Amino acid sequence: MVELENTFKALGDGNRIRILASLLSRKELCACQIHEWLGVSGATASKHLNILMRVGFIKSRKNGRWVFYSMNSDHRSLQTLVRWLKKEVTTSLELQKDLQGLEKVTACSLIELRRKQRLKASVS
Amino acid sequence: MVELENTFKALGDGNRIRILASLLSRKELCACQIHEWLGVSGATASKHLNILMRVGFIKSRKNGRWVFYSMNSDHRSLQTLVRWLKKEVTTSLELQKDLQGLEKVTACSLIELRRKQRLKASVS
DNA sequence: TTTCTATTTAGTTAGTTAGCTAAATGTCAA
DNA sequence: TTGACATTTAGCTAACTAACTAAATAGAAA
Repeated sequence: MVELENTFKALGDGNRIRILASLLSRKELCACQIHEWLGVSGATASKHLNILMRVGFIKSRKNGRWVFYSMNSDHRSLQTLVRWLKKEVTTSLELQKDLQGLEKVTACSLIELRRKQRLKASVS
Repeated sequence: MVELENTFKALGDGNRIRILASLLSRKELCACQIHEWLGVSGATASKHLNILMRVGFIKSRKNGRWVFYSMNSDHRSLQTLVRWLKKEVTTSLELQKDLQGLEKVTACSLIELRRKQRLKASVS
């Protein structure tokens, strides 16, 4: 029951729904891309990603310093829920418009993106 | 998106999951039965029931002073989610054991139940 | 080996929420 | 009409949580 509760709790946050929406529309995204697109700090994005990983919605892989996240299709009992969510995301004009922001985030290389983020962070 | 978020938030509480489990196993229950079975105050049960009603999971009908709650099958987009939840509830030994407590709560009349609740409240 | 870098973890804070008691509201019975 | 009663709403409080900054961790480059 705690597992069930935590599954729904994980989904009960707008930014975590957005993360899943982004990973349902792109095969894989880097932590820095997700944090950029979400518009929150890297630390906050990391926390959200961890919650979604612990519940089993997403998985990650490392490539050197880079961490990539994607949907986890291994957790069988969640797939119906994920399919339902995907349908809701697909039919939401608001979320579809939100996802357009991913174009810009994924248009440059990760190195370039991080360079811009570090620059922006030093200004504030 | 706020609607989606609120739907999951509504489910992100153990007692609200339990309420839905009880209404998935019994056609209809009275507010006082739910509050008795949940083991929380009437005020708290009422708040939880209101959240579930606002999101569309359940509906209510009044019979004099008595208020009865049941699953709401009118909200089409929630039905897949409810079916998934029902499956999770059915396969959870913990929740099935929890639901056994409904036998005792529904064994006596509503009037008898309320008489006992008022007696218990006056002792504390 | 040292420095740089991407990410995660720790700690803090303001906002949110589940629990309770008391009061309010609506319905019934005398 | 008044009093009893079932339920809901209001108000309070302790616990929880999303946001941030700073520190820690891990990996790469010089």
